[in-house]
Amino acid sequence: MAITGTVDTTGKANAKHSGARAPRATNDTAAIGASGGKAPRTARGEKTLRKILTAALEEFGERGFSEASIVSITSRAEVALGTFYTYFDSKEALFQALVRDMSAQVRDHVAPELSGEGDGLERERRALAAFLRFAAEHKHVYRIIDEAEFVDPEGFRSHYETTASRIAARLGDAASRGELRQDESPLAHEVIAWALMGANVFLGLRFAVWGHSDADEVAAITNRLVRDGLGAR
Amino acid sequence: MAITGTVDTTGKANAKHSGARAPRATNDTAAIGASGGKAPRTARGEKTLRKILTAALEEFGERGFSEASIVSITSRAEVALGTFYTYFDSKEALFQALVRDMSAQVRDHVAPELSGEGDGLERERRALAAFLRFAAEHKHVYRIIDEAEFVDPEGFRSHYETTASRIAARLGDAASRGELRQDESPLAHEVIAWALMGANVFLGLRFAVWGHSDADEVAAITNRLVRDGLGAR
DNA sequence: ATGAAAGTTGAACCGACTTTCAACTTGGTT
DNA sequence: AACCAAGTTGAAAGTCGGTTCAACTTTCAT
Repeated sequence: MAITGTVDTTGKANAKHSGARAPRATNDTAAIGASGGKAPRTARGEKTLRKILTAALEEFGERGFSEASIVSITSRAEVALGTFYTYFDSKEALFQALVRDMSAQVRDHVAPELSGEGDGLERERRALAAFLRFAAEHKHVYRIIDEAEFVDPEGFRSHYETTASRIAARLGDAASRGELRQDESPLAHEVIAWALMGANVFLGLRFAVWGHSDADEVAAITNRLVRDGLGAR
Repeated sequence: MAITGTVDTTGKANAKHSGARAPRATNDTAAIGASGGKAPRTARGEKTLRKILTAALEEFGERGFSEASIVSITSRAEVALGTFYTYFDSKEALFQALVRDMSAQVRDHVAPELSGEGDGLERERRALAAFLRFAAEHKHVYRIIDEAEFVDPEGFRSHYETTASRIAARLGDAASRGELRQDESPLAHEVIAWALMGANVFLGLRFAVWGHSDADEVAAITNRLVRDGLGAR
């Protein structure tokens, strides 16, 4: 069951008896808690942690990192101030946990569009549309990842580097299937991946977070640009 | 004479006797001080303000807004703590002033490439290369504009909205000259402008701020993408 | 049923930072 | 030479919020 529609902390996924777990999804609450010996060991604890995470997402999303306060977060979560420190070592640690989680959320939300019908570029079009819809519905996520540049640089960098790598890999696949024109330079795929990613992020900011344009229309225009370029004839 | 190679506070530009001034550049120190009655009225004051701005650029650039402290800024500038409040109402006001200035710096640095030889897309290529070189040399500027999203949202938004508008206008011009394929939708130019801007920003982050790739090579790859697209044949 | 482990509570501590201000210095003008 | 507006100084006030902790409650395995 997802928290506030965003923090996905499916309790059962990590229950004592569960055998298999998703390969690399870190959706369980236990994994979200501070890396120290801070993971909840009880159903009650897990519920509390989940409340704190939900509250934190709202608080950081609305007020930003430095304006946000632990008092306000615990108050939103309806737990005592001290309870916070049962699960996290510091305000920063909480933020980092949230960044990791948000990064996974974005990936998981967009991933389904990347398999299925159409050539590589068509799938990128659908992925962008999905991303824009996700951004419009979860503006908090956007703000948190952006602010990670200053609060959790490691997390920020890692989010974008892995995202870019995935895009580059998909481009490589599409190219090997002959769906793309050939790129000579070894730099090319990486440069293009970062260019596409940057475009997507800014489109999300402008047309999903700040304004509300039709995701499919924006994605279509962008895809035409990516596929055919702007050059005459 | 530019401060630290970035904050351009050419004193003489605003001297009492100067007649003409650049149309819309806000390069003079007087204009940078807090809007209140805080502008320096003396050569000595102007020098002090300049020292504070230089120090602030370094401090914010290295430590980020919340880590940065007025004590540290005034100490870098070698002035007393209280002197700061002769020129700015608050830490935020200082940051805002810096954001406005950095925004102008970026524009002024890239602008020259946007006139001159070549078609519209070729000029955009040169502009991107210039931007990448500027970003590599002034990483502080990057960080400050990025952090403005949280510290000075107005300034942030205004920076990117005006930048996007300029790009869109240039696209319109190029299209009217027949250099671009025609776009039907009224949304198209704005969407494309934001996509290009986002691409440029992320390329700057990755290949100028984080890494040091050859600006011309990165710009060339990107330009090929923008001109011809990725689609096969 | 019971005891130990896990979780909860919130008052108080603590350090850090912004901002103020009244005394002092500087330098240009008359 | 003396005046005064502009600028400078730094100690201290004031605020604010993160973090700690010892007492208390709940849960759950035995």
